[in-house]
Amino acid sequence: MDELDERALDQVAAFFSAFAVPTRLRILNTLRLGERNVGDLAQALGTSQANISKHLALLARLGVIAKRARGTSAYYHIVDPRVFDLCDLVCAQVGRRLTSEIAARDALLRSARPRTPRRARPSRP
Amino acid sequence: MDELDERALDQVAAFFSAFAVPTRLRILNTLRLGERNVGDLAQALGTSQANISKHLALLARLGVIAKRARGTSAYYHIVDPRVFDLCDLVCAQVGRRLTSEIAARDALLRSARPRTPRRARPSRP
DNA sequence: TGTATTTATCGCTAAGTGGTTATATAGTAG
DNA sequence: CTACTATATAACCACTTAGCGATAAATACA
Repeated sequence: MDELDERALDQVAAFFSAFAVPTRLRILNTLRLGERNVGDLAQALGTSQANISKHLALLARLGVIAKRARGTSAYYHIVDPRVFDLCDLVCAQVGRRLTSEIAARDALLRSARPRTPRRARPSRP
Repeated sequence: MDELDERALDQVAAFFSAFAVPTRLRILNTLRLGERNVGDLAQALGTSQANISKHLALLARLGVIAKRARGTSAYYHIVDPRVFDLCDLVCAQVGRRLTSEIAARDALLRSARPRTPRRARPSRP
């Protein structure tokens, strides 16, 4: 059971790491619009074909996307759109974090300039 | 806007990478039970105190956990339990993947032994 | 005061990986 | 068959990082 737990933990970590790379997030975000082949993705994301191919292979190995060979081209598509629930959750978390960060920075600035809550600005001549 | 998008993407990727390491998943899983200090976590997870401290600092920097200093000890706790929704989603994905993998392996075995859908087993004497 | 305890940080190493270029493979068109 | 196109893979580099031990810093306790 400890052994199994270890395996499962590695699997979960691997799944998370699939989403831990900006390029892969961009790939998934593009595939959200529909099936794309390797070359188009490479051009769209501004990186090499080899790089895209490697990332696609990894995502396919994890079962996040699937390949459909058509002639010499390989079209990839999202297998289970539930993966976007993941991204939405994280985006929400990041969003909250950013707003709280801004609030904190704001409070800091306010406390640095402690006095005179600035009534009206003098009008420009 | 492209610049902002890039920043946001990095943030999201960083958030995912926080969960992409088995040790950090174990930390979060332990903190799920309640507040813990560094030494206890190190002992519970069987790793060095320095390692745990580093992981905790990272998770705290991302806003996933928070520190409460008490004497010379530092107690950490989950900030927003919604992070476990994330883990549950991924665990479900991994679970589905494992079952489909088993099914595929099963089908492979069945096709390797192609004939005789094996009616009844001879009864044991 | 000094001693013990707890945590944070530094320096380091080994391993993993995202990116590149170059090459191999496999379809397609002529 | 040859040339071309699209993808996958290999070799490599640069960088990050998970882990360790050692040490510093801070607090509690005698």
